[in-house]
Formats: sequence, C-alpha cells, structure tokens
Amino acid sequence: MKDLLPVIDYVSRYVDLTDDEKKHLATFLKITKVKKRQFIVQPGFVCKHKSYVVKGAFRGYLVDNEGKEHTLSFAIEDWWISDYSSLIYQEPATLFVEALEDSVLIQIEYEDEQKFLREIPKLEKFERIITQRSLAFQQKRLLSNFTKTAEERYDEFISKYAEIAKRVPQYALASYLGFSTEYLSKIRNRKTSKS
Amino acid sequence: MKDLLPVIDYVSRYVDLTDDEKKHLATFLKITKVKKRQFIVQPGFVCKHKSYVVKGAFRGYLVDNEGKEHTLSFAIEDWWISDYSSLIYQEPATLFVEALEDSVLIQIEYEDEQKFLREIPKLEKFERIITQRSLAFQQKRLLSNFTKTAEERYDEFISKYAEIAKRVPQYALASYLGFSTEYLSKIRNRKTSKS
DNA sequence: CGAATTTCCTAAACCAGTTCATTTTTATTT
DNA sequence: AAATAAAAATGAACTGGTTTAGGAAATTCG
Repeated sequence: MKDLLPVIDYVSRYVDLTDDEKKHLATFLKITKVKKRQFIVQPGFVCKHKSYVVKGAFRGYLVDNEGKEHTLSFAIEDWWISDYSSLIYQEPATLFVEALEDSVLIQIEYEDEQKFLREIPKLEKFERIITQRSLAFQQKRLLSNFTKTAEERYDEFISKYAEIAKRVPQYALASYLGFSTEYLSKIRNRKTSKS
Repeated sequence: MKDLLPVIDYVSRYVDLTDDEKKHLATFLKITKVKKRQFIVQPGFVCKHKSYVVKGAFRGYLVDNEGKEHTLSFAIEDWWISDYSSLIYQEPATLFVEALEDSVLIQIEYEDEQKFLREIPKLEKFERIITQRSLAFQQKRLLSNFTKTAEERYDEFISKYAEIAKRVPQYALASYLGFSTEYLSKIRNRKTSKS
C-alpha cells in the first residue's frame, strides 16, 4: 500500500476519498518496473493500462509510413502516459510508449478501471477533470503548432519544461516540437553564437 | 421541453436517465438563436456556455499576433462548441466562436452544469466519455498535422467531413488544416486539372 | 577498459508552403 | 439591379524548414 500512495495522493488532489475508498482503490493498482528502451505499449497490441510514472521518463511516439518518428507525449515523475485512443476504445495501439530511463510505474488495468468507476462513482469526477485538462493542454499545443515558428516552440518548451528538456534525447524533443533534429541543431547553434 | 429534446437524446446515448432526471436536466437548458457572423464567444470575455448546435454552423478560431486566423474547430448539427479552456478554467477566452450561418443552439451555462453534475452524478460519466472522445480526436488531428502533407490533410478532411467542407468558407477550411488559402486554391487547381 | 552503438552536429542543395500584389467570382445589401 | 463587400483564384518571388551525406561526441555494455 505504501508504494501505491503516489497515485492515491494524486487522485486526492481532485476528489475527497474516505480511507475505505482509498484502500479499495489501492487494490486495483500495481507496481511495474521497466528498463530503459523497454516498450510498455506497441502498435498492433491493445493498450491495457494507464500508467503513472513514479520514477523515470517515457515517450509516446508514432512511426509514419516513411519511417519517421513523431513524439506525441512525454512523461516524467507524477505524469500519466498511455495510448489514449487505444485505451478508451480498446482497439490496437498506433503508438509506441518507450522508457527513456530505468523506470517505476503504477498501473491501472482498463477492466479494473471500468469496475472501480462503477464502484466508486466519485472517481468519475476525477477522470472527467483530468481528461478535461489534457484536452485543454492538447488544444494549446495544436494552437502553438499553428501560430508559432519552430524556434518559438523550442523556446516555449525549454522555459515551461526545462526538466523534461534536460532528460530526453534531442531527436525526441525535435520530433515532439514537429521539426527535424538537424533543424534543432541549427536553432541551438543560432542561440549559442548570439550569446 | 420538446425543443430541448435533441440534447436530452444526445446525453441518453451515453447514460440512462430516468424521466425525472431528464426533466431535471431540461430545466438547465436554454434555446438561443444567432444570426450569421454573430459571435457567441469572444477573446477577453469568460466563456459562459457550452453550446449544442440544433441548426446551423459555427467556427472557433484564434487570431494570432500577426493578425492571422487559425481555426480550431467547426460545429454543425448535433455537435458541441465552445472555448474549452476558457470554459473549464473560467478564464478569459482566447477564441472567437462565430456563426457561419443563421443558427439555433441549445446552451448550458457553466454554473448550472456544475450544479447538475452534483445533483445527477450520472452525468459525470457522460462528461467523462465525451471529453475522452474529444481528446482522442484531438490527438489524431495533431498526428495528422505532423505526419501528412497539406494535400493529404485536405483529402482526408474532404472524405471524412464532406458535409462540413461543403458548408464552410474555404479560408476557414484552410486555416483549420493549417495552411494558407492561396495554397488551398493551388491544391484544388491541381485536382481539377488532373481529372 | 575498449569496441560498438547511439546520439549529436554541420553544411549545402532543395522543396513544400508562404507572401505579396492583383484580378475574378460570388454573396450581400440597398 | 446596381453597388458594395466578401471570398476565391492566380502567378511570381521568396523562405522556413527538410534532406542527404558526412563526421564527431557521448553512452552503453561485454
């Protein structure tokens, strides 16, 4: 139970749970350890879990027809990650979700989640709120892609998510921001020569 | 009540409501008529409603620093529209939401929604599900922007949303797909000269 | 440790999509 | 039906970001 506290606490930020409810919720959680470069989601397989990062770093990405990678999301400590589409529709994933470091996760299985949403209706509210926030976040990202240049998006990311930028490889960052690694080098070069 | 049925039916697709609950929900809904070119959301003002389109067409867009427009969403009959960020955080909107035709809406006020979510907890589930679906949709759109060329995105949109493509102005469609109107003309030209 | 693999950087040619300036077509209003 | 405004088209010059191809660092792992 003690190891599962991070998720219990996370949920408690959004809804008040009784001790019984916390214990009940805990029975649905399980700890998973993964090594660097290991996949927790792969295209073709239905995504079975929603994962909370206790320790480590992850990256969710798609490989397109030309073999190019496009990063959809990162997750470090206290973030969640999965192939959202695959999870909610329980259809084969299109994304890879890969550990960028040796990591520790707390996972919730899809079927279990459906079960406890029925048993603890309060958690519906939790789900609704965090989904709404993800949606608002995604909307901002889409707009940022439309309205800003590559360099502006880079600057924005560095200032908002310095910690993530430090920990993930640069090709991953470039593919998250929507441009090539070569161009990222160019940007960085421009900056260091300026200052 | 009869005029409000479209929304009651919409909600009923996702959760089972008793007749009493339906009546209760109906008390929170109101019909609004708007003329073409009228705004239902404007930057600087807090977005107060979530709107369901009974009749007509809308477009949600942002105007960036250079004065360029970027369309985030369209809505025709049986779709919802609002400035989602502004609504859930109750902070000033960044988007315009404008009627593209004379239209009829059913609106839910923010405070009322908070109230009925408390009074009819079943509706939390409804909210969760539709928000999850919007999120999955947005994710696909982001990926499509990353992985596909302008022309591919155009083709995809035409085949998935023929009805919308027919009804909205082309500059709106171009700014939704993330390129200039001039380029959209070019694409269309390429197509007609081919066939 | 040392070899292999992964990651990062550089530079020149190139192209998808933009910008600018002007014209034609289509809606809207009186 | 004319007048005006809004939307769509066209073409030439341009640019932000890609591609290709190479070499230099940095990690990983036996």
